[in-house]
Amino acid sequence: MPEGHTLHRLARLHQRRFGGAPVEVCSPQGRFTSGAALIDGLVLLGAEAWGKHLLHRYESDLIVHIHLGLYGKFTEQAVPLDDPVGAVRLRMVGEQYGTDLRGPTACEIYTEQQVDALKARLGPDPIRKDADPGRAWARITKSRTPIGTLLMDQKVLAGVGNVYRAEILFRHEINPMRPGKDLGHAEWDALWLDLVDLMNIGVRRGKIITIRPEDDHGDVGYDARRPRSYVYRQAGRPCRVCGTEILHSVMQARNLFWCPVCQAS
DNA sequence: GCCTTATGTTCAC
DNA sequence: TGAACCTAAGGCT
Repeated sequence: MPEGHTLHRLARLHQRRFGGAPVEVCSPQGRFTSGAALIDGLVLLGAEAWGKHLLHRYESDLIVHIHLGLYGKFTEQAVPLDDPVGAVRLRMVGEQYGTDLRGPTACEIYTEQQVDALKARLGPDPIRKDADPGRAWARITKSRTPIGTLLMDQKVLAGVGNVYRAEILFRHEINPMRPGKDLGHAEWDALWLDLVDLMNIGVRRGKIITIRPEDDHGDVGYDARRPRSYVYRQAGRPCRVCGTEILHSVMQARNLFWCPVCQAS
C-alpha cells in the first residue's frame, strides 16, 4: 500500500541493505538504462522519503527520485539474484541483497535543485521529525475546500493517501465534506498528532493499522478478507462504533468512505 | 485463466 | 472530467 509509511519503510530498508557501500545498478526493462549507467558501482550515501517520494543519494551528487504511483513495488532477494522477471525498471544489487523495482510512476535522476523544488511544493510529512504542522494548518484554516480533499493534497500534507484520509476523519468524527476553515485549532492539533502516531505505526508494522482496541470486537460479523479498517472499503457494512451502514461516494475521482452518524458534520 | 480493482499523479481536452 | 500510466492481487468462472 504505497502511502507515505510505505516509502519511509523502504527508505529505512534501503539504507540498511545498501547504505555506505557500492551498488550495482541496472535497468533490465531498459527504461532507466542511461540513469542506471550513471550510478552503477557508486556508493549509496543515503535513502530518505518525503511524503510518497523516495530519494537515493549516491556519490558524485547523483540522486535517484522514485515515485511508486498506484502500482509500483519493490521486491527483495538475497544474492545471487534470479534473472529479472517482467518489467524491472530498476535493479540494485549490494553485498548480500538485491532489489527489483516494477511499475513506478517515476524513476529518474534528480538534481539537488529538483530535490529542493520537490521539498518546497510538499506539505509537512507526519512521519518526518522535521515536519511543521503549522504550514498545513495555515492552508486548511483559510480554505473552503472540503477537509477530505485537503488531506489528500500533497501540497497541504505529504504522505497521506486514501486509506489514512478515510480512517483519520472517522477517528476524529469529522465529515469529509466539512470545509477546511470550519476545523477548530484543537481539532486539527489532535488530528495531526494522531496522523503522526498512526503513520509511524504503519512504518514499523508495514501496514496501515487504525482500529482502536476498544472497537475491535474480534471482528465478529466482519469479513476477514476485507481490510481491517473503520470505513475504508467498508461500504454497506455496519459501522464498528454505531452500527450504521458505511457510505461510499467518489470524490475527486477517489473512493471516499464515511459513517453518516459518527461523522455527521 | 480472465475480469475487476487499487493505496497515485500528470496530462489532455 | 477522464484517460493514461502499466502491476498485482483478489474474486469469479
